[in-house]
Amino acid sequence: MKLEEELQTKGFDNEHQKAFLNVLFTAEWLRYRINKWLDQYDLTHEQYNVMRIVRGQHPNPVHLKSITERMINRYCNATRIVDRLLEKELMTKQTCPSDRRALNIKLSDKGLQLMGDIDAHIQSQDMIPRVLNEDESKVMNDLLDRLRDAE
Amino acid sequence: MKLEEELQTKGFDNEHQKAFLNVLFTAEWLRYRINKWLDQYDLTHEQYNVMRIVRGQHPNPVHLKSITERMINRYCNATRIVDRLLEKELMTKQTCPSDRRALNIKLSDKGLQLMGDIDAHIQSQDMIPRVLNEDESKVMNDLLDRLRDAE
DNA sequence: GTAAATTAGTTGTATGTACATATATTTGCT
DNA sequence: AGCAAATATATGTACATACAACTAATTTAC
Repeated sequence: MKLEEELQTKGFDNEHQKAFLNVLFTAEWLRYRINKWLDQYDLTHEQYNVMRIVRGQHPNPVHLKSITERMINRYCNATRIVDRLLEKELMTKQTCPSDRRALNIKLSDKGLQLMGDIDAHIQSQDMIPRVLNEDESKVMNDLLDRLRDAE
Repeated sequence: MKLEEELQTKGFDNEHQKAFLNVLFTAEWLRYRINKWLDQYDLTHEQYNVMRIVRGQHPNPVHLKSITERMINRYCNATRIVDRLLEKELMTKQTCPSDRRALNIKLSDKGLQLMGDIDAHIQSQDMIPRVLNEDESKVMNDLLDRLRDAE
């Protein structure tokens, strides 16, 4: 559906103005869908994102610092998101022996298995349906990458 | 900058997978910029968005219900966002005489003037720089509109 | 004409976002 | 060695997001 209909507005002054509202709106739409899908695993999209970052280095530990650097939102509070994953025993934390300020974060066996389950499920049933083909996705990626080059 | 560099990952399996992370990431980037810009007016982007919706009907009042329907995020709590705008005296509220369940929301003189100031400022100094031209913006809008057609 | 269903809005709780400030540890300088 | 600056993380507060449960007013259905 066109954004004008979604937001019940009468139209936009120009495509540029529409584009940035469209990115915000589409992201909310996506985020909502992803959260809904992840509900069955009792994870939020940021928690899942952190799990993926940590698994990326498995079996090596990751410092909290580098989790922050790879998150979608840089102003998030990695401490608190990791806290919730620790409570669910999906991760383990340990003070880094070579730098006692830093924290070594790793997936627990439970966390590793959960990620495996999710992988299998995602492949059999796309979390985000493929309405755009690879070429179209590429065009969109290039435009989004450029949009962020402002300044 | 390409998303791979921003997130310090080694690449994505395909453009489709990259595309949805890209929309989420770009939206956070945009939202952050907009919030930063609006800081000078002591508004958040959702507060500004509600102000715009209410001004759209000025001088007619708007029901809280229709504010919710036009917001970027449908699960937001319009009550609380409007509450903050009422505290700042940028809006007025009144029980609707013809349906006492509903609330009539209007901009106050102060609110109207603030929006005027912001308009003037936005035109002289783009809140979001124009890196994409109108044709490119249109391509992106069409792709985003289609992306949301999933299901 | 009244009970049941619907609608509009409010309130509460958990999580996330944005940012300022605090604490502990390490590094660099002299 | 001694101390200032830098770094990694934690904590506190305000606002936003997600959703469930609640109150009050209005429609509808009989």
